[in-house]
Amino acid sequence: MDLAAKAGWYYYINGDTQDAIARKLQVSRQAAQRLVALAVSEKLIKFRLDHPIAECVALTEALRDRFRLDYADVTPDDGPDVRHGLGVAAAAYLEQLLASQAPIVLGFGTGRTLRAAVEELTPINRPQHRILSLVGNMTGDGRASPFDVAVRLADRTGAQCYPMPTPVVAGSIAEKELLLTQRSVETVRNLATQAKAFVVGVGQVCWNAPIQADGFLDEAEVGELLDAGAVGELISWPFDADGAWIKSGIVDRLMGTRPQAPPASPTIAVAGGPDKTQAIRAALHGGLLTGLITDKATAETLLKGA
Amino acid sequence: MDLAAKAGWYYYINGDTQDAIARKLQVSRQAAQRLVALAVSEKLIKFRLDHPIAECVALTEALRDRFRLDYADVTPDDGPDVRHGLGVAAAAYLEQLLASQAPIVLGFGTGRTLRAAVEELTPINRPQHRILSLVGNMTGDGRASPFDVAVRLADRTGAQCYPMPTPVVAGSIAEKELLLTQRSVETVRNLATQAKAFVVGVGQVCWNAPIQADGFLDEAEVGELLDAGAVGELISWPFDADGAWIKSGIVDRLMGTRPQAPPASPTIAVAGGPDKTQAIRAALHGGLLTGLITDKATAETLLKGA
DNA sequence: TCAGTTAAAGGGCAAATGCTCAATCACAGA
DNA sequence: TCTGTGATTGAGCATTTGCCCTTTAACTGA
Repeated sequence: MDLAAKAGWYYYINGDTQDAIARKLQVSRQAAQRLVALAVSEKLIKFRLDHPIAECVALTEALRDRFRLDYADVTPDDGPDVRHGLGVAAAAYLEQLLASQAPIVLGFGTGRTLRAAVEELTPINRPQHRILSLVGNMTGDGRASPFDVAVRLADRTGAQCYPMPTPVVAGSIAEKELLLTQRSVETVRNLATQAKAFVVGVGQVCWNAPIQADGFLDEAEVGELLDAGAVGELISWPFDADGAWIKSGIVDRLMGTRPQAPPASPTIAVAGGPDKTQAIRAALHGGLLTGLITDKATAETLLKGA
Repeated sequence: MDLAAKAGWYYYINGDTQDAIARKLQVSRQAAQRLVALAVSEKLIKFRLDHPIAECVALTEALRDRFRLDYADVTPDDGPDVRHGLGVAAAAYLEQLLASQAPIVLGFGTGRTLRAAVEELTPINRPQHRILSLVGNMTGDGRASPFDVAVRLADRTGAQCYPMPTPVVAGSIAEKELLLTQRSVETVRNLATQAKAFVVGVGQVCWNAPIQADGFLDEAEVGELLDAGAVGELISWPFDADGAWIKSGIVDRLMGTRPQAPPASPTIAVAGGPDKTQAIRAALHGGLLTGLITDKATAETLLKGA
């Protein structure tokens, strides 16, 4: 034990190689290796990371484990504006994706958080990529959504943009059928199957949720979803507290393609804040996501309740 | 920097390979390696050994007995970089001092070893404490010493800092008198009498000793001290081989207050290495110290020769 | 705009490390 | 004394890590 402590000191504090330690301690190289390992496993030597990020990394790891995610990131939430912090983190992730020289297809949801992420992007020229809207970007009355992400992102990167120039939800099944015959709608829905990744928000479904306030759904429609047990939505597709897709008249009129569960392509959600916690938890439970970028407080709540 | 902290966390605390870290952080394997190295070199990640090593404990006891010390610590250090090991041990001691909730006054010397100790310190917020420079922290030509410890320590702890904004040694007695009338100099000298502890280095006095190389003394001054029998210095005050203060023209121009012998407050020296052994031995003989943090090799030499 | 300079990224390789496994050793019980 | 049991050791090998060096990107000043 004494030897192990010494070996630990030499290795971690003095910076010796295990070979050098073996010589100093007059043991074989392998024995030195075992001693160093022992010092660590017996906690004779302690590692400390003195950095505010340490806690976030721990949460990141916990999220990844608990919800079997491929990618996770937790932002330290200092400051009142959660969305800004998330935006920066999401922008960093997006930059990774966009850095690819080979042409890729990326699908995007909508929302304020994603919009913030795009605003944080450092300008980069990537005309080879294709950016898709996964959600209709018109409100019911024909206005373009101010939170459409694909157009803005394509604008900033010079990428080719494939918006979905329809409402989120068609007025009727007949209207949906009609819209589906449009060349542009067909194209974007086809391209979605080739997407390298989907970057989406998570919306809560409740009275006066953004999806209603922004005019994508009216009061009756929100009521219908709530009656069916919806707690959240992913690129407009509503799900219940277990993350199972809701069956309802509305979903038959949704213009986007439904995400697969489990996802066929990496599906990264950018979402945080107390209002969204329940929806995020449900989406995670349902295995609808492969990645999550969230803030520290939300991560803690997700892990506590789960 | 954030990334480096994350990498350090994953590598040392989570035990991931650099490959796994690269995947999690979405960077190349080499980049992950650099990040881990950076986390270590920037001291984001710290190592602490929590185990008394028998051999060193014996030396510690022997030192304490032989030189009537209140505190002693011996590091197992054996490599070329004695300073780093001493720094870790000294940092552990400092953390203990700083942990005090009650406001305390701490006096500090200068030097590379102490500086290393401060760099090893875990950030801790202690605005209630007061940190003093016991030595002028300007070189002769008005530059700030890069090895000033008080400022850096106060910076890391949020403590109130009282530097001594003068050269180590005034150009003349008249200049010293003038400087002593400065409010800041007066304050720091007064506070020194209330110090809970002094943490100091031990400097050797010889040709090209740090005290000369760093521009605190010129060649003529070093010569004068050597002629007077100086072998070492404690917060700039030179002493001979028996640890008795040197009388010389220079000492009348020193800006710091002379340490009392025996010390009125706990006076802990952090020093080691073959070059300094003679100076340390002299300081111990003269009873100038109440504590010593040194390395194994130095401790052995001190005990053998004494 | 473009050449010159500097920093960063990645390929590749040698050194360091971790791990498996067969050989050896210590020891208890017949 | 012999033998079985289990722990310990070090050889050998696969993986991981550190580092050099070339390539690439970014930036600066004319």
